[in-house]
Amino acid sequence: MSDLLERLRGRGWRMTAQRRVVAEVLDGDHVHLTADEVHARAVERLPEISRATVYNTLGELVSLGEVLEVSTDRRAKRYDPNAHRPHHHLVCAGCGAIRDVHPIGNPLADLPAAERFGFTVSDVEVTYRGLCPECAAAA
Amino acid sequence: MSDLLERLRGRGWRMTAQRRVVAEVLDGDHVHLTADEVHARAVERLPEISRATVYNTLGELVSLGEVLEVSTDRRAKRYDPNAHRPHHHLVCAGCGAIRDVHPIGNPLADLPAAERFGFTVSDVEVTYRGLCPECAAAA
DNA sequence: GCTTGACTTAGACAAAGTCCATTGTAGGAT
DNA sequence: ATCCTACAATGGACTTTGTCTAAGTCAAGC
Repeated sequence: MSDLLERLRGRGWRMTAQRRVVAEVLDGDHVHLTADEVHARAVERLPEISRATVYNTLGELVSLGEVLEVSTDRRAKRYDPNAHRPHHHLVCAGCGAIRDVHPIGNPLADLPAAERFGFTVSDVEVTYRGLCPECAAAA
Repeated sequence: MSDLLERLRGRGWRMTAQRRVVAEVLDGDHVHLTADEVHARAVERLPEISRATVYNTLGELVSLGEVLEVSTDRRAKRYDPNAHRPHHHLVCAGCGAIRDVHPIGNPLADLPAAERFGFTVSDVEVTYRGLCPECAAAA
């Protein structure tokens, strides 16, 4: 995590208390917080931080490639700090829990030229859906 | 399309002018309209139709499995009438154009048990991203 | 320890979607 | 053909998520 802060400083990022708190909140594995959740946790450490700053900072982290934007449902975007290891997502239809997953193979190679409509295809995003053990037991 | 209306009537759907217009607007291939676009086109045929009715009707069509909800960007949901042939989507990062595509293989089989975290995985959604010919030429 | 331009703030604003009380009507019953 | 009634439509208020702006604040270089 301090790696991240160092890297950002090296790129000319001005280090402020607000930015540090947002970066710290996003630390960890299988972390997929919404902007408002990030804000709520940031407020615990820095009560006067504003929503706009959280949105701005998240946007910057995404632009810098340090955080990924994920939208698994049609609600709020989620922010995934695991940006340096490519992965996809597995989402529980019941409770919304999200896990990072690593399928085998390369889905990009599975799209035949005839199905590309002349597009330059550069990226693919895979979302698996199902029920987590808890929600499956409750159903 | 009249197939669709027949099928819905058979399931006890009360047929109204509003529902008919919404279903008609959604007819075709590679159709991926937002709720507001559906509303705009419905208004051309039935000026007094309300936004709430369009939302309600789209929601019902989705519940009945006749239409798919697609969220390729973080903007509005899009509605895809091509619900009976499984497919994925190819989206232009420039202009937002969407095409239905059919990759080879079955991505569901590509998720090892060890990567399922005990989930019952039932569905997978694949979104390819790139540039359409027009946007690639403009870039 | 100044200065300055980048950063933060609060609140207004916007887009997408939901909710609800009221009004209207499709389709079966008579 | 007309009547009834449960289901559907309406419009407007409300919510959620996110963006924008003008004014104030502060990190970092000198």
